[in-house]
Amino acid sequence: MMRANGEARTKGDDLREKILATALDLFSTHGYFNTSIQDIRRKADVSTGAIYHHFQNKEALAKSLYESLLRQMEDAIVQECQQCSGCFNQSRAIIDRLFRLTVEQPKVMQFVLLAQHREYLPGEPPICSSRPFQIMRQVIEQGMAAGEVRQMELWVAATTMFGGALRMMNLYLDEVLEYPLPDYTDEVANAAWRGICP
Amino acid sequence: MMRANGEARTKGDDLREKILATALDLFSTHGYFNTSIQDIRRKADVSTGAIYHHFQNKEALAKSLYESLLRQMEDAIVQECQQCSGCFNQSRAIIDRLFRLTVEQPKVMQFVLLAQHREYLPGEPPICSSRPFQIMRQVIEQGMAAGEVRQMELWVAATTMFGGALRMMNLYLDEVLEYPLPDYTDEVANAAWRGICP
DNA sequence: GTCTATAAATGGATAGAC
DNA sequence: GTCTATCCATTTATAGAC
Repeated sequence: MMRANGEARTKGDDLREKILATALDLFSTHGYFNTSIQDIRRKADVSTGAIYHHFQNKEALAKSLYESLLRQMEDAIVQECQQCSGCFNQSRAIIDRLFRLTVEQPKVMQFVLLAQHREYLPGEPPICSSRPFQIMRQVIEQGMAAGEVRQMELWVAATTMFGGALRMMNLYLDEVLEYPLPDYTDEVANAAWRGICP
Repeated sequence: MMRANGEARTKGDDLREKILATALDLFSTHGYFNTSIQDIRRKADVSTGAIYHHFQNKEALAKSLYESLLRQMEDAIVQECQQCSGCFNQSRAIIDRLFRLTVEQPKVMQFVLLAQHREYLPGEPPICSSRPFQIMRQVIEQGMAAGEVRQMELWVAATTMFGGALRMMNLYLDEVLEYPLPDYTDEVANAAWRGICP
C-alpha cells in the first residue's frame, strides 16, 4: 500500500483491474442484482478469495467501480471544456464527448448513467449531484453570467441544454436510433442552444 | 373470471389491488430486488398464498403492475392531447400533465420512468418504445408535417422537446429542485419549443 | 495473496388444510 | 380463495490450507 505512483503494477493490481472490468461487464448487461459473486468469479477466472481480498464485499466492489468511472467521466468532460471557450462551444464539446464515450464504452455509460445506484449503494448521492453534472451546470451558469445565455432558472437552462442529449444517449443504448450517435451531435447541440440563447 | 364490466368488485379484487399497491410502494422506494415476497406479504397484511393465487410469481406481479401503470399514463396523455390543438399546445399539455402526475404520484413515476425494468422483466421492450413515448413522438411528427416544427431529424426534435422536461422530473424525484415542479412548466415548455420551432 | 470448501441466511415458490 | 408451514435453491461471506 506504500507504492509510489508510476511504480510497476503488481500482479495483485492486475487481478483487481480484471475483477473490476468483469464486474462492469456483468453489472451493465445483467444488472447488479442479477450478477452474483459466483458469476464474476467464473467469468474473470479468479477465486472467491481473490475477490474478497481486494474488496470488502459486493457493495464495496460496486462502489469502487462506480466512483472510478465517475472520475473518469469527470476528467473527460473537464479536459474537453478547457479546450473551448464560450458557453455554446463548451456545451457542444461536452455533448460531443459524451456521445463518443457512449459509442466507445457503452457499458460504462450504461452503468454510470442508467443504473439505479441508490438501490444497492445506500447513502450514495443521486447522480445529478455528481461532479460531471455539476460541471455541466457550471458551464451554463457562467454562460448566463456572461450574457451568452438568457436569464432563466438555472436548472431549467441546464436541463434544456443537456436533457435532449442525455435522452439521445438513452435511445442509443436502447438501440432504437437509425444512425450512429455522433451523427446527431450538431443537430442536438444547435437545437438545445436555441432554447437558451438570448 | 366471467364478471362483466361494472359488476361489484369482489373481495378477491380488493386483495389483488392491495397487493399491487403495496408492491408499487415497495418497488419504487427500495427497488424490485430489495423487495421480497415476504416484505409485500407483511406490509399488505396478506398471506403468501394470496399473492401466489393472484399472480403466477414475483415477476408476473411486477409485469402486471408495470403494464397497468403504463396504460394509466397513456390514458392521461391522450386525454390531455385531445383537449388541445397545435403542436406547441399539445406538447405543453403533455409536460404539464407529466409534471402534475410526478407530484401527485411520485411513486408511480419513479417506478415507470426510472426503474430498469429489463433487469427483471426479460423480453420487455425499452420504455422509449412504450405507448406514452410513441404518442409524444407522434405529436412532434404531426407538428413537423404541419410546418409548426422545422424540418429536422424526428428523434432529435422529440428529445429536444421532451428531454428537458424528463430530466426535470428526474431532478424532482431526486429532491434537488427548489420550487414545486409545476412552477417550472411554462419555462421548460417555452425553452424546449424555441429549440424546434421554425 | 490466492485458493477450496463450507457456513449461515435468505429468497422464491409449493403443498395441502380450511 | 385464503391460510400456514415448509422445501429447496441460491447467495453472500468466512475459515483455514497453501
